[in-house]
Amino acid sequence: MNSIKELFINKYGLSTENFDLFYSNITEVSRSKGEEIISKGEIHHSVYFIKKGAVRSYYINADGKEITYWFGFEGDVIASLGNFVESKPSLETIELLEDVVLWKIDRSKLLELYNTNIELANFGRQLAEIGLLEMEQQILLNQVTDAKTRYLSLIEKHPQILNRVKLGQIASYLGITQVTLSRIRAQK
Amino acid sequence: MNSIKELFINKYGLSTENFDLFYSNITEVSRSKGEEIISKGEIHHSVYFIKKGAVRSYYINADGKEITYWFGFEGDVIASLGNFVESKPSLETIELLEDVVLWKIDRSKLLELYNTNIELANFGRQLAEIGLLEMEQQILLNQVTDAKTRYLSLIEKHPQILNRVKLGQIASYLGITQVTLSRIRAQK
DNA sequence: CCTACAATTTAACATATGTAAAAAGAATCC
DNA sequence: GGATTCTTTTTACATATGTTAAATTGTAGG
Repeated sequence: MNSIKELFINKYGLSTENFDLFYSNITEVSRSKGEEIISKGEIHHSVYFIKKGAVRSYYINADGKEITYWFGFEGDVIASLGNFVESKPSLETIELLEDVVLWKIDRSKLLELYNTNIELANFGRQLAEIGLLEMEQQILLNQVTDAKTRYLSLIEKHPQILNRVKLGQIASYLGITQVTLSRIRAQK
Repeated sequence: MNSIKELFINKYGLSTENFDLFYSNITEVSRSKGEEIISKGEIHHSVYFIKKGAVRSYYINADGKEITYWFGFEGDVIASLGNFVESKPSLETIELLEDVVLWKIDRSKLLELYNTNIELANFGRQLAEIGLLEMEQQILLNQVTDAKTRYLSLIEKHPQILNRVKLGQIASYLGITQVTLSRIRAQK
């Protein structure tokens, strides 16, 4: 049926029963390439799971340039963390790189589930902990390795990324200019 | 009594009753400056909370250099995430920068509490979510701002850090050499 | 197939950062 | 308090990256 369902059940140890409870609060929505699912400066009341498609999260720096700092693909969670954790307006914008299918759930409904169902509370905990581990690895990677290595490891992790994401966005994700990325690509 | 206790109760909404349950599984331990609390390549079975003192987490890169990528102070959690989340040997070493007092709890005991007490499960969830938010902000900061701005924001966030941490470690945390950090410090 | 526009690469130059080594400044120990 | 060791700054030079602009390549629409 659904690869996210399997993911949730196998990776986070959800029982079928509690997956069904979770899923009964989900609305499946389709959105088109180019739309913004979360916008800077706003408060959002939903959390999303990517069923199909690719997204990016970007921040606008002091010079007005868009800095991409996250790519999301199938199975990933989309939320404005500042929104979700501290109820503050979003600093980031999340833009759809392709047509996507999302699972949408109300933030308040999700919190209600967390507070009433211990298995779902631990599902949410593991979701956050796995996110932590991934972010830590990204911080480490950014600090330990140079842009060329990070570029190679990015395309190794997401072989399709070159077809799905523009090089300028990849360059800002790597913390370099597009010119430097071109030089790296020309090397080997 | 204890500032961490207040932190746990106020920030994470723990009831006194469940804080006591949590605390009854804590062992308070003192360790000396220079010791390693978590060592690269090993499996660790404990999670720690810093009651007093400062620590750093570092990784050894391909050239054998220590790259500091996290500083921990009072109230922070110490765990090898790879250990905790995926039961893999630790990639990082966590070293004590000062004499510290820690709250120590067994990983298996903590998981047992999470799986039997819904309030503690949500405490753990929030612990991870707040960590996520902090890591996201660090990733953003690293990507959006230059080393000078990051240095200034680091000493603004932790005014005591210059007295507690060596400049070479701060430089590696900022992703620059100590020479460049000296140049930055000489500027203004 | 041609045109117009968007994305990517290349070039030339200025600037910032790294490297290695020396100098200066602090801290520690007897 | 003097010598030793560790930490930080400074210097000189090589290299890598940023900036701006032009050239090239790729893509979509008629």
